[in-house]
Amino acid sequence: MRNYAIGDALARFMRMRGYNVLHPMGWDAFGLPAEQYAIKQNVHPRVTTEQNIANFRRQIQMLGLSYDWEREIDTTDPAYYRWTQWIFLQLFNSYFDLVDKKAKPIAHLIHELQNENLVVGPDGSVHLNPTQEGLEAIFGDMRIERLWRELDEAEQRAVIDGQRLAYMDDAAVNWCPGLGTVLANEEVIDGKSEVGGFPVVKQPMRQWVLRISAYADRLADDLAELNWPESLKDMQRNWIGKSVGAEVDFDIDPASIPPAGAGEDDGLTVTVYTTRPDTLYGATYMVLSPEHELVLRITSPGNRAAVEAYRAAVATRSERDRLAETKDKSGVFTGAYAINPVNDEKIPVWIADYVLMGYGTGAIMAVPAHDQRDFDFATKFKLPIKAVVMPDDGWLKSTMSGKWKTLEPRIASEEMVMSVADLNDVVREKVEEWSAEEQDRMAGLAQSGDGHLLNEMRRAYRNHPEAFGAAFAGEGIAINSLAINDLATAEAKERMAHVLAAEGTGRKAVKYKLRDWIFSRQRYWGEPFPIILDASGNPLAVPEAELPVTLPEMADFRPTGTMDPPLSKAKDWINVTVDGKPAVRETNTMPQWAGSCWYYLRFIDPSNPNRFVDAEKEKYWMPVDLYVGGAEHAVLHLLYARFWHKVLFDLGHVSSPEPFQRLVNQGTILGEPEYTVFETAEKRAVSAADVEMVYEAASDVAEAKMKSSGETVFPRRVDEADVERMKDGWVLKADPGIRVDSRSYKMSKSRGNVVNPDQVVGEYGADTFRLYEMYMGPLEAQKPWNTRDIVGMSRFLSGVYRNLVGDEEAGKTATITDGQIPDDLDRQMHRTIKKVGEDIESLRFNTAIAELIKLNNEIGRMGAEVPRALAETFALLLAPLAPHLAEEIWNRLGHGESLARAAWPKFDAAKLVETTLELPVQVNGKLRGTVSVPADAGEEQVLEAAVLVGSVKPWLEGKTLAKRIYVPKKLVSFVVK
RNA sequence: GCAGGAGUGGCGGAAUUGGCAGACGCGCAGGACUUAGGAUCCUGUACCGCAAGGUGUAGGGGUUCGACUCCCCUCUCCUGCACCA
Repeated sequence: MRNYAIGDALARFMRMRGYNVLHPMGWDAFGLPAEQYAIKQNVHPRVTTEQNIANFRRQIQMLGLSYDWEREIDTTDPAYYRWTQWIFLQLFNSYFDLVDKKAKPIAHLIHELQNENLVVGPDGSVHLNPTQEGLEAIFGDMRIERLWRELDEAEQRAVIDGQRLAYMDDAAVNWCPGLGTVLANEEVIDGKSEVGGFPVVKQPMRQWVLRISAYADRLADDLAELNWPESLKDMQRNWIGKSVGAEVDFDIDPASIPPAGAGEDDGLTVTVYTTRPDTLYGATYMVLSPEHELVLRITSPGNRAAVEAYRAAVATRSERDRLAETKDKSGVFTGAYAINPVNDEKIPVWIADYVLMGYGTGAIMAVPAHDQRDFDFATKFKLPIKAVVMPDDGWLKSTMSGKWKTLEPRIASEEMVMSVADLNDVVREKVEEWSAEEQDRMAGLAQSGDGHLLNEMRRAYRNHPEAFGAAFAGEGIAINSLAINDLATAEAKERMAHVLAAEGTGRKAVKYKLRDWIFSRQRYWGEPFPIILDASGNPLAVPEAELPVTLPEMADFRPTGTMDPPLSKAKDWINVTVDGKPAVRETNTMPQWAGSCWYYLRFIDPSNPNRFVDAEKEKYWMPVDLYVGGAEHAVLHLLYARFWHKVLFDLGHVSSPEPFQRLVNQGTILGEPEYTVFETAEKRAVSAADVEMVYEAASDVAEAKMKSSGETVFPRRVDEADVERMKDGWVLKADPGIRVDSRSYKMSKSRGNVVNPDQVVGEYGADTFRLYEMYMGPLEAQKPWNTRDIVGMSRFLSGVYRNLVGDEEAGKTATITDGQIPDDLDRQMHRTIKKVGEDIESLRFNTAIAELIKLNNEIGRMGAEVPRALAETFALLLAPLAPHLAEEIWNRLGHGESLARAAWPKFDAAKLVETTLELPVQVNGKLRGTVSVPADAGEEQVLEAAVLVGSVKPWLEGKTLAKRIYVPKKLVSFVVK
């Protein structure tokens, strides 16, 4: 509710300033939350959706929000989703041109293929025709690409369908049995569904997918120009996850793998992706993801059983279990060896679940000395660790110092002895014989930066990086790396890229974490796809003229319990005829986010039957000047909407490359603060200082345990009256030794701390409610609700009413005069006009309200008569924040017209100037008094007056005046000795 | 673990080119009006101290005539990401 109050206040303010304001409201009502609710209520989602919209609309109107209801839209209305489907067809009918880096119509792609500017690769990918590039001489004989005319119809079709921005794919998807649908990566948090928290498993399935990854670069780069919170931009950049590195080809040693079978190739190559090609010489083993396609082919007979068992174990483990075990590495050796292209070293090939199939190439070169994960793995499986980057001195010192300090002499590792042997010139003792004091002494020595010892440490690192107990992942100077020795990391990367390119064994590569957007949902309550599948399962677009494809009415809309969508039961709806041949409709529906990807455009022109938005109107209003929304949409709605918008922009349907110019996050409102005491099973209270929350692996369940004993303790809520504040925390009044936990929790039904706006508005009125929400503090911050505080705003408003209208209970009417505003009050009024205007503009509503309260208090002090000019100005200033009361005052002042369109008051800069200044006077930085001087007094005049101030004088007597400082119109400061 | 944000009275918060810390609201205390007050008005309210004065913006150090504000270290809380090679 808070964001609505904010948006409305700003909208009203801007209208009074003379702007055209588009301030609409709409309902994004398709999708899982709405459908889950309907299933729970056992009512058709259409019905529950309408009920919820009606209730929401009632609450919003109750608050007096100045929405333009003629622009109201509903994403579940066929007149709306007709255009959602239309935009889907735009995606379906376009592809991403890699040269121009933008979407273009698919017809253009076909044209380019027919003209043989483009050719088709063996995997169906599309490339520039090398013969057009004058490379025929080189590639002519061994051309692996094919020309368009060399493909049969089915192949042509597959190539085109594979290039669309909306395409069908068989990839492994996030199947959520609890919801009976597939989810997008963005909808899965910690291996569970964002909606409902159900487990999610990976499952191959044929799905509609949107090629958002093609836009990864532009989605990341264009963030720079947007006026959004940095944290939100970071979240999007992080999600897009761009990384620059290199791909390196490792040949598999043919002698180490089973001989090739029929139709199999002997010369196998595994390509790995790395961001640190400069560490290639330090690769001591290779790891493939367990799902990697070559795993079974390269596994030797002796290792087969172990490999298969491991693969099976990984496959059955849920995403969540896998995440829970990031500390403890697991994996098995395949028996195969790969050949490092830079030094022809043979390194063992392992499989391990810490390498994910979904990122990079699903295979890594492990450099244990310079990657902590590889280091952990190598340590566990006793694989070699080779240093190829020399760390900075600080790292060497603190790592070695830390290592020595925490050493337990009896179980000191072999490596440690070796490293000490290396440092022998300095350290003669054996590690085993060190006492605790000696450990401390050695740790201090390591930290001291002794030049000789430092040299020894460098030597030790070069030969025994494992002895330092941790990987060095930072940048440094390349060592033990023939081609790039002595180069700093950045240069070493460059140099290595050249070496690899020259050898043909590697190339620069850019990778993204962002995956394509899985767009099908096996649910009922969503937009049907405007797609028909022919007898071979090929997708055909429903002609634009036939849109919308309406959602069939179904009594049983529940998930089927299988992977078949509910729509598969609507037989009449499914079966259609195309060109006299039978075909079926796509039975998946679009996800929750589809409708909200473009609603801001429809608001501009909500009932246009001919276009999704009129082009002229779109140009006039877009982009959105201010978007007030929560950060929870950072990688969902806000990323998806930007993606759709960019596609529409590329295809020339909208005029701006970004939809939302300025965006602010409003903080959520938490429940009332709660106090919690922890007790043992025997109801003995323990201090919260001794309690920590322990999160069980693979679950969200937190248990409170005592730090000292490990005993489980239980929280119990205590009343505010039973606690008091001590110096460093809240304690029980009855037993001040017991600290209690004090915090506010998210509002939730289960916790029972939800505030019902209806009740608050019923008791205090809409204006008070709005004011309270805005007065709580900066809008970005999360704030606890505190019912006790509301009365302050209520008192303020009744004070305003008493001052400007009268006290009806006491039978007094305020007297409005035509007289002059007294000087003091006039100055205060102009100051308030200035401050309120500036504050609202920069969305600081809390301080704007504080300023109005001050002015009202002054008016109250003045007495019974209020000059009309002052009363009118006050009503206008109050109007954006508390519109109902402001309107009534305006009306009582004799205005027939609403003040919603009245002009915002202007302040007179001349009135702000003070004639006398009260300046603070400091002596040696301490405040000793104030001096009153005329505003136009010169420096010397002010300083002379300041010296004579009664409270200042004693501090100057008998001292030497060393310095006199006058900061104009701010303060006076004397330095004495 | 990594990244970002924050830490100011009993509570929500104000003050940022470095210049009177605690605006404004709540709460609390005292008083006025009142049959009554959970209405309204007035006064007070960071802490120690009778006072003079001293101390105070998470803790420690630094720069400065002067630091909530700038620099270094530490702690706590929030938010996001998390085996991303």
